[in-house]
Amino acid sequence: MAVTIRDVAHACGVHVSTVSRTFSAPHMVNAETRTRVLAVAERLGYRPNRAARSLTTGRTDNLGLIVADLANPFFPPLIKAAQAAARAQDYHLFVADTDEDPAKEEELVMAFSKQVDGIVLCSPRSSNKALERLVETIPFVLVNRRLRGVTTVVMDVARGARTAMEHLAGLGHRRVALVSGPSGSWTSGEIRRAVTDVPGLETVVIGPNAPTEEGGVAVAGRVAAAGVTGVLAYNDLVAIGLIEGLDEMGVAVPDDISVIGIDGSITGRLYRPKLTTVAMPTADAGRMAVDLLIKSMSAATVLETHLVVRESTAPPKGLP
Amino acid sequence: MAVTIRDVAHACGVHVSTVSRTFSAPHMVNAETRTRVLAVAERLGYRPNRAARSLTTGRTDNLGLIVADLANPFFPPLIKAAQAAARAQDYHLFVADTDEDPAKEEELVMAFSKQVDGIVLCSPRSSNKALERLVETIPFVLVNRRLRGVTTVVMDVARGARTAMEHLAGLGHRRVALVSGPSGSWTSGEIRRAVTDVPGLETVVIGPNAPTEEGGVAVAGRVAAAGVTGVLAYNDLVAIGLIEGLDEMGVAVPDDISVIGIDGSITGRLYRPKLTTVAMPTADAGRMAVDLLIKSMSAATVLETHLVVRESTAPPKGLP
DNA sequence: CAGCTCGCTGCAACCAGTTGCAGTAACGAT
DNA sequence: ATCGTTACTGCAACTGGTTGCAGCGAGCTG
Repeated sequence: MAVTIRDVAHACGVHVSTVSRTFSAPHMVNAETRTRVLAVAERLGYRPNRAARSLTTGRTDNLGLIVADLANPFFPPLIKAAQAAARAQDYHLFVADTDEDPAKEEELVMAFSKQVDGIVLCSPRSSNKALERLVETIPFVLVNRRLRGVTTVVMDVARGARTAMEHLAGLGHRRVALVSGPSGSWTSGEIRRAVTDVPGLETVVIGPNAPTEEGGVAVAGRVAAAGVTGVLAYNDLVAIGLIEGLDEMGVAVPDDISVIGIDGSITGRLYRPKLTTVAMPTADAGRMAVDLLIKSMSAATVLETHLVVRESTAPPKGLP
Repeated sequence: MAVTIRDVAHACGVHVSTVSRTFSAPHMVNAETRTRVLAVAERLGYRPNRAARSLTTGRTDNLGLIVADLANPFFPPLIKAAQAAARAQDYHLFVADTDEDPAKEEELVMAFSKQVDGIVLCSPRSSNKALERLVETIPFVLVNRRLRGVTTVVMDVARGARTAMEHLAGLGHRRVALVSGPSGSWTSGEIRRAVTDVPGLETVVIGPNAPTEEGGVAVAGRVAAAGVTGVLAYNDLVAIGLIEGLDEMGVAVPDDISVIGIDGSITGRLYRPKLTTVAMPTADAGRMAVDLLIKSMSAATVLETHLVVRESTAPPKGLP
């Protein structure tokens, strides 16, 4: 068995509570005792057992981050920023991937729920109803999904999408397509609502569609057949897949059809053609989500009191 | 407070141990009792506390996966395969990222060590000495690093690198460069050893160098100045960074200098030029690492016995 | 009918820490 | 000398499950 707090206590001739305090409340124990305990702990190779600690304290000092697809280049910068933010506040971040499957989303939240203090769920695919159930079990921050009463970080994709469409209109396009995302995606709905009534532009919606490169390739035929001269794709990955698919069909981009992506995750300078896109501040989103999560967890502990002056107090007698 | 096993037991009129067993050893409890307990547990919203469970059992049913850089496209396929393999055997996989920092590697192993049953460490940057200390604390599988007495999954990058160099020689190149990886990388050493004595080829080594796109851009000047006509880069990311950097200097690839990458992670069909590379079976590596880890954890528990027939047994008397 | 096994359930110890409370010694103030 | 305070340390209960052991009826065997 591993070396426990009792082994250390015994080897030091002190009580377990003293050892416990040298680690969790160092100021409460005599400096001399503390150094002795630390020395013995070091010598014995003692490591606090986090399971036992979290059993009594109810805290784990871990956070969970759930994303739809690790292989989508949109996520890594977000994850890295979130991890840095967590570490800056002495939390560890565990990452998991749902493979775009709402069922796994729920399963992962359940699996996480007892081993982390809070969860950041990015681009959820579950229904609002399912999410409402989940968010009750543990502190939650959603990214790219708006939900009543839940802390969220959303990017103003609607504005960006509309600007993109206006850009197409400005170039002289009159009939364009929107390749929408997976059906559970809030972002996809936002985009769709935002681009349906751009002046001077007729928009056909193609989808729902898988938010991957393959999804883009697969949808190329329908785009080519739609009689459009411009396309706004759900994300960059779909956009480049679409360009590949069109290319294979002999349709040139941008000569025959213009393509715009969303999210700015494809940064490679060697891509041809260089992708026009709606950039998103993904790293900021990751960092803010974690900061908000940590803030929301501690917020509940500090409730302010205030003095209510009624009629039971007065200046002492004898004063003017 | 959350609903505990005791609440369920009380509401059912059974003892806590019965409730415990309905979850962890269902076959030991009467079918009728079991359904009653499950119904009440469902109604009360009971969720087993994993911290408490792991305290007694010593198991967590979690595995940890540590990678150097999530944003390197080499890793996501490996991670996803590992996650699938873990889930197939009822484990959850937690992922963390070290930012290429050996110190964080050690820190993460420590943080993980009490919350997971085993760790897969990919492309470690720590020294062998540091790793030897770490692997003693918990079941371990290393990917892309060979270490005495530790289960490892390595890809035969040496062979691939040599083949790549022979390819350059075959094209008529006589003086080439190797852009090596970060100093802690085992793979980088393997590559270097493998390519120093290719017949008919003079090889200059440039590096150590950051294994990122920026690292590739940054090294372009030294490559251009080395008087070589071909380059083998530590990985695909460095290769494309290098091509970008050369491009900015007016050096054309492959017209002026040929570039080969390693790992095959850059799959985009739109890259120009399409990158010649040494492909690696990353998904297989992820899957196998997890399978080996799980096997190594259970191996110690099942030791076979066998009958040794000596002289203390014989057929009963009276038989022919 | 005694003696058995068998299936199920309860009892209580145990995992490795944390923490409220009480006790003690040293010290300064009255 | 007495009292109160301060700084530390020990005691023991507690967290939420798991599990070896014992008890207890029911059914089976001889």
